[in-house]
Amino acid sequence: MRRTRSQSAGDARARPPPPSAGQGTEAAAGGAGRRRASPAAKGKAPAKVETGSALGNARKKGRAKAELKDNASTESCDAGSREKNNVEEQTEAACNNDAADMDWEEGHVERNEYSHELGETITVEFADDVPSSTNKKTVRRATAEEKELAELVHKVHLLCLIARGRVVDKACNDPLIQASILSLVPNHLLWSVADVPNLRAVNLRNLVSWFHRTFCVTAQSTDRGSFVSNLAFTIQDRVGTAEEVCALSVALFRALNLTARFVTNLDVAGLKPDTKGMGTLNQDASRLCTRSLPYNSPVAGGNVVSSPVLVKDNTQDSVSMNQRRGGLGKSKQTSACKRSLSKTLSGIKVDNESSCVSASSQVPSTSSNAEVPKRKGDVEFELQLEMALSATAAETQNNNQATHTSQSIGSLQDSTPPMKKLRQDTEATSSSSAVWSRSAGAPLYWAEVYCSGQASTGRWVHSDVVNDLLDAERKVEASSAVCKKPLRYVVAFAGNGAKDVTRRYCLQWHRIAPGRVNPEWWESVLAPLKQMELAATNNSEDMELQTRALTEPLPTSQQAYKDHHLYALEKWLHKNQILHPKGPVLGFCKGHPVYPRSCVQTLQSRHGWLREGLQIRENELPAKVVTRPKRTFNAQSVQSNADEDALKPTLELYGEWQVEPLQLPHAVDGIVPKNERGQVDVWSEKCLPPGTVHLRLPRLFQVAKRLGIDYAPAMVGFDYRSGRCLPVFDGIVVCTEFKHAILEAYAEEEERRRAEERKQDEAQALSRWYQLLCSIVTRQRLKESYKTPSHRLDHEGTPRNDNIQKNTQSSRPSEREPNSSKLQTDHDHEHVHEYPEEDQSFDEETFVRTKRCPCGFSIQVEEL
DNA sequence: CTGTTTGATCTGTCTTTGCCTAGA
DNA sequence: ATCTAGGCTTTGACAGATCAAACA
Repeated sequence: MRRTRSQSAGDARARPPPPSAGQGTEAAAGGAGRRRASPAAKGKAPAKVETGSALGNARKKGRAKAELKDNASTESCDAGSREKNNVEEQTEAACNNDAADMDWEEGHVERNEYSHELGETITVEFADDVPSSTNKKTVRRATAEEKELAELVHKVHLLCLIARGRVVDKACNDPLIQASILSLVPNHLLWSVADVPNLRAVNLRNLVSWFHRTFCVTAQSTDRGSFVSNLAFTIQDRVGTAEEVCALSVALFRALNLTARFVTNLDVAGLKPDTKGMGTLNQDASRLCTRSLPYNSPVAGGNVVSSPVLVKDNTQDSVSMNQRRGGLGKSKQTSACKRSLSKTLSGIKVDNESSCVSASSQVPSTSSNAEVPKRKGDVEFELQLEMALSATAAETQNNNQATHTSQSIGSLQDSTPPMKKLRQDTEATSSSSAVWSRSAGAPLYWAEVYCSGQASTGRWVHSDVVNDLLDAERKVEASSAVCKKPLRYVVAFAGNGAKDVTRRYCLQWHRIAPGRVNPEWWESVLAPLKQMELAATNNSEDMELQTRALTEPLPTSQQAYKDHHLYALEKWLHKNQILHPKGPVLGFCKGHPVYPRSCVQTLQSRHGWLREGLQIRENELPAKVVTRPKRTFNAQSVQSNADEDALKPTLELYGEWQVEPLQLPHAVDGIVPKNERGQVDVWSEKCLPPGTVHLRLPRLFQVAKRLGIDYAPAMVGFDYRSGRCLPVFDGIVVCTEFKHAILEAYAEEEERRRAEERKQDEAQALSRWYQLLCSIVTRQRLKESYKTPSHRLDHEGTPRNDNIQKNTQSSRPSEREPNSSKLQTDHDHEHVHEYPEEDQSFDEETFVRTKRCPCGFSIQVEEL
């Protein structure tokens, strides 16, 4: 009966309550909204009803009233099934994914007395909301292990990307590549950059534009064996990835004797684990789509609108990405591609036509529709265009053809150079704050050229041939933000070395800081590379970068001041922090004064400073007093509520300016100063009383005791086991003058102890050898006794005491094989003395060897 | 669209000085 | 009888971090 009831309850928990359970139905109706679940309801449903002994152990998180009606249970279950189907329709995906690892909450049955007899009413009431799609959506948070893993992946990825950058940098130094790219450049473009000592950014303008017009950027990468080979093919085809085209620009600059670096925004895996699961897929899919959109989309903004550089779709890449991420995006994208193909093709036509029209109109105005903010329809159009291109590329799978297409489009657009040049020049030189189009993709690769004629002492000039941008470092951050690829690590490569130049491109450091790895690790990784980079460029911009780091503008949002590296708001100070001195005020944010971060001091308790070997100076008042959580007293002691506030324990905190080096009593006359427990608290070596030494050796106190030397056990900390706080002792503290004596005695004692141990070991070994030999003798004796012809074994007279047993199954061969010829002479049979190897088996666990005679007889021998 | 507030939930930190029993 | 080593047991409160949703 109990079993039956348990099953009913199980059914009830596996599906929403039946319609008869009014409360539950109401909850079902009300729980489907997208509103945040109430604290009581959130995560509490479905409730699990347990019976029998499990009831006692049920956790009391969920509450379920169980009144079970036996004759109604079938109906209830059917109704429940129907309702379950409804719910399943709504939350099919979630259910499918979560069914296996559903986190059932266990409830307890309030009504304990319920006999399960026929006719008794059994109703299940759920006090909680019914599972809905909203409630089932559990917010899974990353565990510490996942965080650690994500950090490791992040670090490894960083190292790989740095290695990649060095490969690219090395290829840029290849003489053949440099010569090849140089040979392509028209002579008249070289004049402007001939004067290297007085080079200015504007001198690079034409070169960058020419580069931008000449090379087509594709998202598709073809591996030709090595990066240098890739570059060679890029030169030949005039088509390459952004990385390759950018690398070629670096090679060209270097061929022209300019100091140039290959710069990349490392597109590294996140530092924090992604707990959104499928959300990532969508994000990435969208990112993938927008990234590979053509640059010359009609809605593309700013200075990229007329770019002849066509980004071809990376179909293979997309597919493989989608496959990796579960294939959902793939199927979705494919069907969408088919749907929109015809529309898109016409779109391309229109697009090209419009480009031509706009080009032929030759209006060098910047007030074109490119500046109009993107609308939803525009975004949709972009996506459709992208999908159509994907589909086309997938069908043809012909790189040459694609190249040809892109080139023809490129040449088509290249037919209007005067207009474009004019526009580009206008836009590049103007500091227009045009909104970066997401369709242009995040800038990931560019070059930096050192312009000696720029500024007073020269400076590095941003030069992006992919997007035809020059000296536009401020746009990088904005465009990266638009493309959801925020700057995190901008690294410049030169001379086989590397340098972090993120500061040059990042105005809002506090935004990217949380996504960057621990600075110490990063510095240590880059330290050797930085020197190589410095040697190659002979130029240190550290001052400039530091200046940028220290002159970050005040953020406008209060949130940004949380753990900001330069500024602080009093409201975001931690419990153990204080402003000291409280000033100067650098500005205001929403009425709150902004202080320099350097004014924020971290306070510690008296004990906290003690651990660092410091003590509070006399007459110092606590800088801050905070309430301290205290262990709950027993119920009787908390009777007077009036005194509660007065009794509330507090913690007095002191600042670094209030402490001084620890002054402990000196050891006098060989006596170690001890605390009231007769021990020395060794929080660190700084906490040792002067004139004493901490010896961390086991069993040392015995030696000290034997020698009559005063000592104190060294308490090094606490261990929490079995809910109790236990002191942990490690070694002893003795006066320094006894150190050598006690160590020598300890060495002697240890030697003596080891000798004793050795002696015991030898004795034990001897004993074991004796046992072994005895067993061998016994074995031999047994063997001899069975060897003698007079000692025959018959099937009835097995000498069990000698560990030899008859195999009962094979001991009656007459039953098994009555016609066996061998058995006819059974009574005359003498079992072979040397059992054939193939008829022996050995059980390694029991050390029992089983030997079988061809007649079927077997003996078991325990081997020692 | 961005920033702020609020609330929920999870994680990490802080707390800080046995008891009993077998065997020597 | 006394001493010693080792096994047993397995906190809990709170601040801060983080996230989502609502709202301005």
